[in-house]
Amino acid sequence: MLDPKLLRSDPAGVAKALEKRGFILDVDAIKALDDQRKVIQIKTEALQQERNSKSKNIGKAKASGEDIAPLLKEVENLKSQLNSADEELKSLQDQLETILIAVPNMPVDEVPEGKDEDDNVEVRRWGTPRTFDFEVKDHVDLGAQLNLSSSNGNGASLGSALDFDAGSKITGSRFAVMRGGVARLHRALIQFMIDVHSNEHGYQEVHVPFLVNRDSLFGTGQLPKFEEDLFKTNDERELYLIPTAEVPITNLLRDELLQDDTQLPIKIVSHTPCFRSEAGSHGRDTRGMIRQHQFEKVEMVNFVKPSESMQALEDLTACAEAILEKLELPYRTVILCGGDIGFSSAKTYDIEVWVPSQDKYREISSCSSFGDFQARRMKARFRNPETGKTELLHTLNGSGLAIGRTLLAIMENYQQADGSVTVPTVLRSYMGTDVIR
RNA sequence: GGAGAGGUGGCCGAGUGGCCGAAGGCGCUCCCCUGCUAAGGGAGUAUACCUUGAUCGGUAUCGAGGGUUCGAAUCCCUCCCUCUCCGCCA
Repeated sequence: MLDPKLLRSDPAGVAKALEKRGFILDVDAIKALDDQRKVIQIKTEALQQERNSKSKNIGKAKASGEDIAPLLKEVENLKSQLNSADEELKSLQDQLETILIAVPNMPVDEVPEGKDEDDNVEVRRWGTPRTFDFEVKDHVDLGAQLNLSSSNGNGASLGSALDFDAGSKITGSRFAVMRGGVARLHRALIQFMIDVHSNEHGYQEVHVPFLVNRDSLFGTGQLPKFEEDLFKTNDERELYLIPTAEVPITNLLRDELLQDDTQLPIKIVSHTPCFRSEAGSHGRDTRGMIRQHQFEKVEMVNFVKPSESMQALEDLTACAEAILEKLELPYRTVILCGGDIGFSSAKTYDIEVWVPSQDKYREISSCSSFGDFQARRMKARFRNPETGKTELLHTLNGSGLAIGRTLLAIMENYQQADGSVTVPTVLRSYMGTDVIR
C-alpha cells in the first residue's frame, strides 16, 4: 500500500510515477472521497466526544446520588446521530481502502520505461554459453532417457528420471515425477543453496508453513488482486497453498514492532514448495519443467532499515548470482521495466539462466525491493533509536534460486553426447557421483 | 474428538459496567548519586488517526467481528489462537 499522506500531498507525482507501469490513478475520485471522509470523520469524532463526556457526567452524577434522568434525556438523540455518522464514515473508509489496496507500488527512478518483458534492460552478463559438437537435447528428452538402466539404482527402474506422463496421471498437467539421479540432483540443489546462503551470505535458515491465511496473502500483496493465481483449500479457514516462500516468511514480521534497529538487517533463507495455478498462461511453456503448478524454491527475504534497502537489493541479487556462478551456469541480469514489474515491487532484477535448447536466457530468479509497500500492509515496523519514532521496515526478497529451473539448466548445459549429465563440481559431494546416467 | 483455563502496552501482569489507555513490575531513555562495576534515588516511556505552525486538544484500539447499554477491557453471541488433562495419531 502506498503512503496515504503522500497520495494526499502529491497526487500528481504519485500518478506520474504509476504511469510508468501503465497504471492510471484516478486522482480526482480519490480526492473527492477523501475530502468527504475528512468532513464525516470530524463530525463523527465530535459526536463521540459529546457522548463520552456526557456519559462520564452520568457516571459522576450517579456516584454522588443525583438524579440522572435529565442527563439521560440529553443523550437520547445522540445515539442515532452517531450511528448514522459512523456508518457513513465506515462506508467512505471502505471505499477509499478498496481503491488504495489495489494501487500498485511506485517504481523507483532507475526503473526503465517500457510496456513488457521485451523492454527490460540487461545490466550484466556472466559466463559464456557452451558450444556443443553434437545436437543439443532439451531437458525433457534428456530426462526421458535417464535412469532407464537398473545400474544406477537399486533394482529395476519404474520409469525415466524426469517423467511428465506420470505427473499427469497422478495429478494432471504441469506436474512432474523425478526419479533416481534427477530426484537426487533436485534434493542436492536445495541443500547446496541453503548451505551457501546460510554459511557464506549470513542468512538464517527457517522452515515455514506451506498453507497460509488471507491476512498473510494480503500483507505481501497477492490478495485481493491476484486470487486467481492461487490454489485455495475448501477448508472453512480459507487457507491457500503458498505461491512462494515470500508469503510466510515476510509475514513473520506482520503486526510486529521491533524496539530498536539492533536486529536489522534480518536475512532469512527458506526452502519451500510453491504452488501456482498459472491461470493466465495456458499456452505458455507447456513443455517441460519451466512452468509447473508445483515447484520448489530456495527463497531469500530481507528486512532492513529504509536507508539500506537499495543497497540490500544489490547484495541480495549478488547472493542469487553467486549460486549460478558456483554452478558455472551462464546468466544475465536484467532490470525489469515499468510495464513488467510486479504489483508490490519498487524495483526488480530478474536473473536469467542460459537454456541451450531454447538458445536464450530464461528467468531463474527475481529479486525485488518493495520499499515500505508490504510493510505498510503488514504493519511491520521498528523504532528508530535516533528519533524515537516508529518507522516502517523495508522488505526485499529474491529467489536463490528456483530449483526446478536450476535443475533443467544443469541438465541442458551439462549434457554429454551420450545423453548423460555431468554433475557440477560443487554438487558432487552432495550427489556422491560426478555423472548422472 | 471430549473436559477445563486463558488471550490486556516492547515483555510480565492487575483489573467483573463509569475519573481505566489501563495499577504494579521488568526493560528502555534522561537526570542525581557513585574511584570502576554493581546497587540506589527522581522523572519519563503504547499505537494509529484527526486537528495545530508546533504544543494543547480530540477519536479509536485490552485476540477478531457483532450485540446489549447513556457508558464495555469488564456483560452476551460468533469466530480465531494458546495452555492443561483425556482420547487418537505421523
